[in-house]
Amino acid sequence: MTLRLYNTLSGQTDPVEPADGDTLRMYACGPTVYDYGHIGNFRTFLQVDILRRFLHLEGVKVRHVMNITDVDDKIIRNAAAAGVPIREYTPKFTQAFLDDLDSLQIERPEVLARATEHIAEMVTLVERLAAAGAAYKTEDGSWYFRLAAFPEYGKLSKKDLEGMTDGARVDVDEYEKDSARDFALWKATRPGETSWDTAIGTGRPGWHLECSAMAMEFLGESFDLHAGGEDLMFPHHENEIAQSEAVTHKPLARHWFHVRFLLVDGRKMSKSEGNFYTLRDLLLKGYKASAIRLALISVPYRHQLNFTFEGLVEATAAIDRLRTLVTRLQAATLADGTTELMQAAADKAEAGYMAALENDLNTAEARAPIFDLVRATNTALDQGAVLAGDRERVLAVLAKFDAVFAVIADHDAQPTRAALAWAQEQGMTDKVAPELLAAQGLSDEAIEGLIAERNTARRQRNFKRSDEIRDELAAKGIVIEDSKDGVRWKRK
RNA sequence: GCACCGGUGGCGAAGUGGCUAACGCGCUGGUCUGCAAAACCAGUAUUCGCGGGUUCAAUUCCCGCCCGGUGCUCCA
Repeated sequence: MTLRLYNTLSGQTDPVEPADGDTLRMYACGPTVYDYGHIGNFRTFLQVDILRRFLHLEGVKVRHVMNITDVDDKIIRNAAAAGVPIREYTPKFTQAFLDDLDSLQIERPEVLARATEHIAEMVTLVERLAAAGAAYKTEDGSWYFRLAAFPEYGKLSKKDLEGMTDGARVDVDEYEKDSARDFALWKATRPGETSWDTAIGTGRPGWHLECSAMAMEFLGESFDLHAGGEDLMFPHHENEIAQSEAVTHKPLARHWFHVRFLLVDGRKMSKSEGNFYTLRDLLLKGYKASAIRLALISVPYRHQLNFTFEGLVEATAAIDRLRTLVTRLQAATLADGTTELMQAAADKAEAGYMAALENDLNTAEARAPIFDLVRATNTALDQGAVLAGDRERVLAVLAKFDAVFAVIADHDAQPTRAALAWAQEQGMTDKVAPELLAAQGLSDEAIEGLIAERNTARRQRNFKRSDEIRDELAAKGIVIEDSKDGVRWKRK
């Protein structure tokens, strides 16, 4: 069995396999580092993470390249507003992006390519395009791509350029382009603006050029898969194809993977709507990184995802259910051996899970058999019908689930702590949920101490005192569960 | 305006031309518990936006309509 994914280019679901039979080469458009990433950005990066993690689970090696756009109009504007050169402005946001990836358990790509470190390759590409008659320079020193030189333009987004006449909403007034739809490869800069002196003149690269040049530099002229958000399909990816294929005459990527948009409360996220959230905003409201991850990956990539706070609460509860079972299994005292019932339940769950992901990464469908197994295991544990070999088998299936979903293993403390430290540094502790501050002030040792005191009180049947302690901890977001195997506690 | 996607229980969300329409959350009742929590059991859509058509049979295919979203411009 191999993974089958919807391919925007072919318009159908195609098998995804490395062309060289060994390593899948993929390029994913990364962030423009002009601000903190918002959850819409991370939905895309998370879905790409699901893809690469599932490929790994199936034993496929991956060479994943992601660009960091550290020069563009917005960066120049924001840096100017902050009164610093862009090379001093972008590192902070690049680091914030990488930290956010870690918080969400998103695996780092094999290659992170910063645009400003690959100007030479971009210049070479413009020269090759010019030699092929597909690029021209205008009087102000900018370079444009000549769409007329690439008749296949529009094959990815299935746009019919015949129907798109020059003019109307296209910015014809801009410069002396041959055709209004020709797009910028290289932008001439005004004095004082960030620029590079190169063989094709002084200026800076256009955004589309950057991805083409770096993708081919690291992955070759033709590679397996190109990923990005749906909004990038046109014009960004279409332009990448044009810029690359006009000189190589080979398909840039065989497979195009597009992640659909995230909506917030049914609308597009935007600052003016007041429904705009960064990862840090949510962490500071007290939501766990794992819950944010699960909420953003549980809807398959091909569907729009409607993000809500109810969804985060749901994800939190679902993760608790998974984690509680793992804890319960690990703590249980079990006799050796296996049972037919549990082994069959585990086999069925694993098969259903893998089949769902192989089918176009259907994460929603993949969850179902896992939760079926959770219920079956809990039921069997209640009846004392689980043996040690069953435990190993169930934990192995859950590990396979977590190899892709990455929400059971608990890494939630660090992102929350880091977000709090960041909020303090930025002087925005007023944005932090009060329970979060209270819980953070309570060390594990202090909690264990109170639980020990409560246990003593319970043994003496002093339930008034034991309930007092439980209430006190609950007010600080600490939940206590009494079980036959002892007292469990967790931070809510 | 043109194009594309979607409308499934209280919420989120799968899925299929015919099997009891997954799964998660929530809610109600029960078991367990000193009480809770966790866990389990039962209940919670006679029905899949509306109208028509094809078919022995449609939530699933076709047509029309209504509603929501997205793209066509910087954007994950």
